[in-house]
Amino acid sequence: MDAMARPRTFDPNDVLLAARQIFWRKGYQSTSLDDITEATGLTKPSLYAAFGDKASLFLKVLDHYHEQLITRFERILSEGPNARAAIEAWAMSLVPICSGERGRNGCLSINTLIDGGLNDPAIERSIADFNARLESLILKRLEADAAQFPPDFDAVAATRTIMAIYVGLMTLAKQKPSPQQVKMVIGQIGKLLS
Amino acid sequence: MDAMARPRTFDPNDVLLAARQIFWRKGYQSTSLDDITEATGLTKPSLYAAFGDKASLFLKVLDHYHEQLITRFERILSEGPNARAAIEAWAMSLVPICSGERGRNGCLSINTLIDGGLNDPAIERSIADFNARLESLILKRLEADAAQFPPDFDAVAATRTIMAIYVGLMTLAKQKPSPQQVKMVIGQIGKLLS
DNA sequence: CGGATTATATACCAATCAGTATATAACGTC
DNA sequence: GACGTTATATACTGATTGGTATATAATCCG
Repeated sequence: MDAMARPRTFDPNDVLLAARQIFWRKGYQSTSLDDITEATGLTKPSLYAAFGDKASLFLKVLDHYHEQLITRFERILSEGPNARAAIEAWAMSLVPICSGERGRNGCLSINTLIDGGLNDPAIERSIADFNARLESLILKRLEADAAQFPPDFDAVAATRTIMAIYVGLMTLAKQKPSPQQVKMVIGQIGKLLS
Repeated sequence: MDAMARPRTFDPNDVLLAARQIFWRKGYQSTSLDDITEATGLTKPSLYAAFGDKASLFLKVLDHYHEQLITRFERILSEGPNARAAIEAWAMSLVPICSGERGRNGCLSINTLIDGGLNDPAIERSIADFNARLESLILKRLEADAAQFPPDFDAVAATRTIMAIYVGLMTLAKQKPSPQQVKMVIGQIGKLLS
């Protein structure tokens, strides 16, 4: 084997998490590389060597975020006695992140979708994939319990409406609604499932 | 009277509309003053003399946008034989702007709400006011026709859910859904009104 | 311990940004 | 037509941006 090199002094996972917080709070455009070096403790050359340029780093942060979120959603949506309970539990799990002070940053994925300055196709694809996966999770759960719904129940329409409510809640989170206000909306989802 | 000065060669309304298009497409952060001077034909000193700095100009653009939107919404929501029909007509009027190519830019107000780089209190207040006015329009229309709903109907919860769907549709518009997909969601609003 | 290799640190660069200083042009009034 | 006033045009500034060139430090293998 050839001579070994100096090892890196940071955990890439930690760096992605620290960068995520900055991007999440300030948005892609308003986050400077200096913000990131300050938050992560890395210098710019180290950042570039490990993660590429700013857009490439951001894509890694975003994919990392999507993976964590979809894993959690998949678990919650697979549990529970039936589709109605699972979807209700999933929606209720959103309350802490889309109300109060923690709601202030919204959802990194939706924030990125809306950012007019970003039109990187890879980023758009990452978000579209995430949305499609979440939508599929909900729809599959509804279809698995189809026997519990009337024969004219439109699972696709209900799923897409739930997606719209989800995105709406995550967006309105910026206005820091109270947990009760969010729960009020989530309580209405039941009306869609009949 | 004192001596009169050189008159301005532009219509402030036209400038606000031209600036709106740029801010709408690129977002506040990614829109440079050079973009605006190019789109409006004005030079930077003229812009500053007429509208103040970039943030001040943007606030004028945003207020102008809100005023146009709320006027249109108020008209549509006041028409129709009953609350259900009025809200359905209002929601259907959103289809062209949150589907297809025209949906790509989303809603200027929501885009601004989500923009992490903007934390101007005046801007946040403008958006919060607009949302409150829209919510009030929907709620008042529902309450005016209260007799048509069952006694346990929760008009506030329905209104907030419609708001979430509205914001969700305007946000998902960036992914250019088909008009049919949007109509499918709008069709589900009826389930909330019973 | 010496040398190959890769990470880190410092300093820097060209480009772009919002905003402005200075000069000039167009008006109405007298 | 000269004057006062305000709009426009040109050119510029200091600050910040993303990204990099160069130098140095830390590791493992032989």
